[in-house]
Amino acid sequence: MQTEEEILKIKKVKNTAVRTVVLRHLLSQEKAQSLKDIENALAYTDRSSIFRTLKTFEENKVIHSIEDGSGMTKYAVCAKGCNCDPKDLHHHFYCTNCDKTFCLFDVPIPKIQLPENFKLQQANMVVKGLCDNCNK
Amino acid sequence: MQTEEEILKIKKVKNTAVRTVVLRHLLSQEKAQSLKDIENALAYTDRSSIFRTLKTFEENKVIHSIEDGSGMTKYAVCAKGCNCDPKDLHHHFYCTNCDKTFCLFDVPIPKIQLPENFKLQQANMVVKGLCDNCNK
DNA sequence: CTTTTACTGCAACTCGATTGCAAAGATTAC
DNA sequence: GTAATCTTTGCAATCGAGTTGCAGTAAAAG
Repeated sequence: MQTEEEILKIKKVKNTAVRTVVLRHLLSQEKAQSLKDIENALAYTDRSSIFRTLKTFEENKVIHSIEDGSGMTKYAVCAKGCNCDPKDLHHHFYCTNCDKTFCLFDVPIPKIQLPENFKLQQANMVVKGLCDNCNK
Repeated sequence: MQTEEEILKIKKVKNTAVRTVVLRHLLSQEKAQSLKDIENALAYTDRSSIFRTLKTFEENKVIHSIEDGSGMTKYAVCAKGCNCDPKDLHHHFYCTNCDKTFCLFDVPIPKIQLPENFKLQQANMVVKGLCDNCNK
């Protein structure tokens, strides 16, 4: 496991206090985190600082963003070797009743054939419906 | 081609002035429309009336909503026989540079195998990147 | 015709995301 | 080492899509 400092060094992002705690929090969580999640976890760090930190991380491929159907963009640390390609990701299921998000590891990511000269940056499938608990 | 009145009758939605013009506008457009698009097109109809009309239409399967990566929910009239199933839909490509959305008719919708007792309501894949014009 | 229910328009509000600005901190030039 | 410059941070304010409360109007039911 790499430390926050090592990751930032590799990704050529200057280390600062805010960046360290944001990255540490993301690393410590199993699930992708929204800006609000991070804000709540880091009570003494300003929202806009976290926001700008996330943008910086994303630009430098320290993290990638996910739209999981909840309406809030979520962020997760890129795995080693992650190119933020669709193949590196998985889909999400959002329960419209209880607002929980589930990771769908079993649904294959389709091959995406884009028109000529289009460049793929990210792909994201959100499936919505009712989870087992709400589907009664 | 069905008239607005016929569609509303079939879907058992009471016909009103606002509903007619909103549906007429949606039918007249090639691309899915956002609330804002509709608001701009119908200068004298209130935003919240359009909003509630869209909700009513969606509940009664007159239209379905689409998340195309632009950040705004878009709406399109259901085709005849549309069950709003994933198979009835297509994916979208959102250009992060020029903010245009393209329909991806050629990308197959994957079979979605949900966990036991989960109920699918909608599925939506958004692909982001650069369109041919911006990828230079 | 009267009562009840549904629809509409306006204004206000929510909430996530984003920005302007000034202060603080870090880096570079001299 | 100190001044000038650039970057990061915190605060407050703003944006914009979506949503709601409320009162007036229109339509349906009795």
